[in-house]
Amino acid sequence: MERRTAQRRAILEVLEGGQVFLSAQDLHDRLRSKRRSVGLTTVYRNLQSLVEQGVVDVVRTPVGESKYRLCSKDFHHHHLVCRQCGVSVEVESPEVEKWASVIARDHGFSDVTHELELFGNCTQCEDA
Amino acid sequence: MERRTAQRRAILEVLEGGQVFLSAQDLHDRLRSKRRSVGLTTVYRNLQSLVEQGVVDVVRTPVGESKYRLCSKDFHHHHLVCRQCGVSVEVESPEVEKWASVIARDHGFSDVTHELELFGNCTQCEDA
DNA sequence: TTGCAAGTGACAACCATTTTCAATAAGTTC
DNA sequence: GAACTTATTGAAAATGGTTGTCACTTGCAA
Repeated sequence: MERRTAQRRAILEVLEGGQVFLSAQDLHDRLRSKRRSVGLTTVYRNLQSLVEQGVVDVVRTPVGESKYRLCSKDFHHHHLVCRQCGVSVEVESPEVEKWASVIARDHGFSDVTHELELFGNCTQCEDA
Repeated sequence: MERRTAQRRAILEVLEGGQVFLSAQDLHDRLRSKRRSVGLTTVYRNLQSLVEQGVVDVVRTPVGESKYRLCSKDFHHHHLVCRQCGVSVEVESPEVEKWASVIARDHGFSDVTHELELFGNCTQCEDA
């Protein structure tokens, strides 16, 4: 059963702040600086369940850490993420989806999924 | 300077075996079972330098581990990888590349790269 | 108010990868 | 070949993100 706890609320509150990808650690830090400290373990657990519920998106950065943000689109999409600050845009691409399924069929692979993320520097960070 | 060592040769020999993505650990195991044991650290170091040389491709699986294989194409491409056995096909997609650069420009992001991998089950594994 | 399962969090455990550093060996140079 | 320089190796320890453990707390239904 899903209970409404203070921690979960605090976490969601931070996530609602903006369309920025944050690592679990980032989130933990922000919570502490807002005097709403939540255990790191709890942060991880809640993020995980939010991901399962489809409320939060994850990307694995090239460095290998997971970053999270609320997702506004409830259908399949990808992200263009700023390498520096984490700001992101949700993007979609019917042509990529189509291409992927054709490739899958051509090679006889079944149950094919794909991971696609774009990384770059946003105008803000580029200027700085 | 690049020296030709027995270890490096042994590693390449295993990689030349097929178009299968192997983790550093997999490689280490295969070497040991062939009685050509190479330290795990050395495996990592060689894989890393092979990647830098563009001789080997890497994919990060959804689970978060890196897998390696020799690449035959020397230009930008992606992979369709079997989740079970690691067999893979190198694929390319001009349309995806084009799409990515348009998205990048539209949002004012610079120096945009993308990560795209397809995961599925190959016919072999599907039948088994 | 009570009971109890869901949730929390400090800490330990994991696990892939990297660093450290002393020992080894490739490829000169004499 | 012998001596030498320096890249390379590898065992062990360190790192760092993430997950497991378990006693304690708390939401909430009865």
